[in-house]
Amino acid sequence: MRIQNATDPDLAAVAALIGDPSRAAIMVALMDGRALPAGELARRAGISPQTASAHLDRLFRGKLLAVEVQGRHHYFRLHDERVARLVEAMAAIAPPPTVRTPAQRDAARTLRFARTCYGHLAGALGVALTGAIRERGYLNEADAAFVVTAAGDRWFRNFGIDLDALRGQRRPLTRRCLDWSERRHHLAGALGVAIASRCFDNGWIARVRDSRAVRLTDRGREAMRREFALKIDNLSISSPN
Amino acid sequence: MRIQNATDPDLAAVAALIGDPSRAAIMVALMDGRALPAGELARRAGISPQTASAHLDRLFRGKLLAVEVQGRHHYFRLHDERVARLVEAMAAIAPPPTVRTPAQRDAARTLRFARTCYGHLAGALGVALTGAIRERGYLNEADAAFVVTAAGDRWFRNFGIDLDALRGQRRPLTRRCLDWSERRHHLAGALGVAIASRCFDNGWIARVRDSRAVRLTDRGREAMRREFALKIDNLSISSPN
DNA sequence: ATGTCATTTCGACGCGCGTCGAAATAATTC
DNA sequence: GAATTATTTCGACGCGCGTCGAAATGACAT
Repeated sequence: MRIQNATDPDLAAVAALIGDPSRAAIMVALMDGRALPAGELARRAGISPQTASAHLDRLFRGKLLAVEVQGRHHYFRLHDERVARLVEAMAAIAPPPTVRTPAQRDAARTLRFARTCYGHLAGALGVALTGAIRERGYLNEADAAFVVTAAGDRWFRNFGIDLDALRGQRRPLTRRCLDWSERRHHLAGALGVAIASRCFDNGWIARVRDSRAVRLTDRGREAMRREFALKIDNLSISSPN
Repeated sequence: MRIQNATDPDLAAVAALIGDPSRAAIMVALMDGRALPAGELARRAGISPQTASAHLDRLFRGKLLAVEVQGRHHYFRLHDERVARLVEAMAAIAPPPTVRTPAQRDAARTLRFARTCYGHLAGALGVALTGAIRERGYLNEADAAFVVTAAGDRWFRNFGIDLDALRGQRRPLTRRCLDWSERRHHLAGALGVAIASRCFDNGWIARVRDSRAVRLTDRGREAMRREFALKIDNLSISSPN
């Protein structure tokens, strides 16, 4: 059928935008919430700048991306949190990556270990950290949400997070995000972003260049053991239970 | 690019399935969680049975749909709750329906007023009912989730809902679902489905044939006023505040 | 058995769209 | 002003895929 039924939202319009492999690669590259210039996105998607330009224009007009022009650079990012959630939901049921080369295997491992997802920590480290925080009684999982406990309230403040400021934001303090590589939930929302920020500030984690992946620094490894009883060896994590 | 990067899930594979208007129409028709036969889905999507057959096969192999064969009928439904959430997330940012004919306008109104969404109530009625339940102190919105209060615990039991049985299920007791027509959250999850069921059983609401839409019966209108202080006139709802 | 109904398979058509080369525009640098 | 870099516009190519007609398969009824 050509014309849509006109009683329901036009799902196909949105889905078709992400349904092209090149555009999907662009969305994935922006999944961590940062803004990237058009040329960089072309490189990541493995297409020419002209082709990327056309794709970015369509994604922008479809309201999936926002653009910020700085001189001759055009920085694109996911339009809003609803788009991020759509990408999350899609990643949760999409076919897992199929490794082809040894280099890809390493890259995939690094990405599964730790990465950022719309500003918060994801991957094995994100899930483990969420688990450790829950184990220590700072966070409860009630129904389909994470709730900060009284003990958590004190601990997060001591960790340098201003919970009151976070609660004042429009976005929720906590959110569950389904981790596509671990197939379990990790902590997202304003608190998740604040925790990731503190980890960056403390020098516990650092971005891997040209990637959404994050690596644990030596100081970070030590901190994870000290603060959360997480023993991390290379890319494998073991917790006490 | 032809080959995917192989470090990330294959978003395009999933998105391309929903990216075709006919397949999107099929997904929308199944959005309420019921199972429909192939022929009916062809009719709803406005395509021939052969074409629908090909589409349904692709959606099935892509794990977006599940199929149940009963004699010569093939009943299709959304594969699981993750798919339902993907469709929800997509509907929340998809272009709203554009009305073309007077008949479509009526159908759109009916659908916006009340419908089922993976088993629970959605539309203006779903949002209003959720609001009323919160107003009466049976439900709290904490962080990004709904929590049943002690008063709610009593009231839901009195309403004929076995909360303990619902808590034992794998799916969450409560869930927020973003209503695409109201652009606000309504109550979903096991409790949301149970409430809708009670409303059907009580004869308060009834399905509109050949549609996901739901209409309020006379008894239902009376009950909404009596139980929830919701004054409903034709398709417009007014609450005390 | 025969006819009907639901669904699938096969084959062929046609168009939409992702692709890149070439060139234009625009901002930055020297 | 000239050279470099980032991005866009235009044009043309080619292939993937959604479409339906025709026919086959399979289940049910009488």
